[in-house]
Amino acid sequence: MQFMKIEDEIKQPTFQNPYQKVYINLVYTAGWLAQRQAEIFRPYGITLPQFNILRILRGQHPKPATVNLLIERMLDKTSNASRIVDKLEAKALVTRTTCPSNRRAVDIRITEAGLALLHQMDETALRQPIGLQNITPEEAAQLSELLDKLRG
Amino acid sequence: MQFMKIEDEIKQPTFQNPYQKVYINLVYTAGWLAQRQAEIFRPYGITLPQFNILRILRGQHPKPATVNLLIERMLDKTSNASRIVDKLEAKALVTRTTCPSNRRAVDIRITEAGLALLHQMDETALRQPIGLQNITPEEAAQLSELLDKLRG
DNA sequence: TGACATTAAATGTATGTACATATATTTGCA
DNA sequence: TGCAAATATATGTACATACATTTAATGTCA
Repeated sequence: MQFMKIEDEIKQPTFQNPYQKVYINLVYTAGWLAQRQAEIFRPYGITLPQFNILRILRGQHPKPATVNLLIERMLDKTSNASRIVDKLEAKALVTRTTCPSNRRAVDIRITEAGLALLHQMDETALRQPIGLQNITPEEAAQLSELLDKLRG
Repeated sequence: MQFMKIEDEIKQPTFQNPYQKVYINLVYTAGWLAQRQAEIFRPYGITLPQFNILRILRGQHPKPATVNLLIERMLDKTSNASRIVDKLEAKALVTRTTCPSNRRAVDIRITEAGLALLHQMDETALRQPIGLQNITPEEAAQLSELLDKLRG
């Protein structure tokens, strides 16, 4: 076996049952992926949540998006989109203007600089796989199926 | 099919390839598990990282542990054990004393209150599965294997 | 021995999550 | 019409991660 089993990674030789093991394995693997992801993003000065919001805004472009729309489309729906937009605005990657037809809402738009950054990332960072080159497409599909089933 | 596929959960009908899909599925599922975990822990006033450190300290008890040992044993090795110990100390669940044989190091010990809390959680919160009742033990083992393989 | 590197832990700063609350605007209905 | 409920966003607080820097103690070796 050429890869590190979870027992070795966390130096815990046994688990009470396969459920406890897969739980720890999932948490560990997600953290492992997040760390690799962060490394790829670091040179570009944005984080994964910021990238995800930029991608949604590019999808809407040139139409604006509201915070509500961002929350709907985000992976983690409970996160705080408003403050992530703060960061993107500070870097001039997005603009915020009051929505004319509903002054409670805010129109958020990706700027040219934001589009250029995404384009640059498309060409470089996102070309490389995120660390999933060790499994076959079939195994990836099987893994997805098991995860879906796990969540009920 | 009685469960929600990831496509439905995040309302994205298609993915570029099974790798992108399994990546998003992993991140999503780990977040889903973390949220369920947090709900179970909330009544006890501690978080998952705090719980993990308490468990390590119980494993050492009555011997002390140093911050270094905690970092080694923790799931996420880059996290900040020192500050998590701060929180546990504030709740009087652990004590900190300078290590007599190496005054750079700090001896951290679980208190009686800490042991009592863990014992109470053993009897209640940890009896219930964390949300993994939807897969069989065999599927759990298969999932663990795929995750190990994914990390290379 | 004494300067310098190493080690152990703590701290500073930026970012993000989770949850509650605040503020402003709009909607709905008595 | 006017007032309460709902909506859209922002803000406050606690906690955690990530990474760099600081402080103190210990090792090392010329």
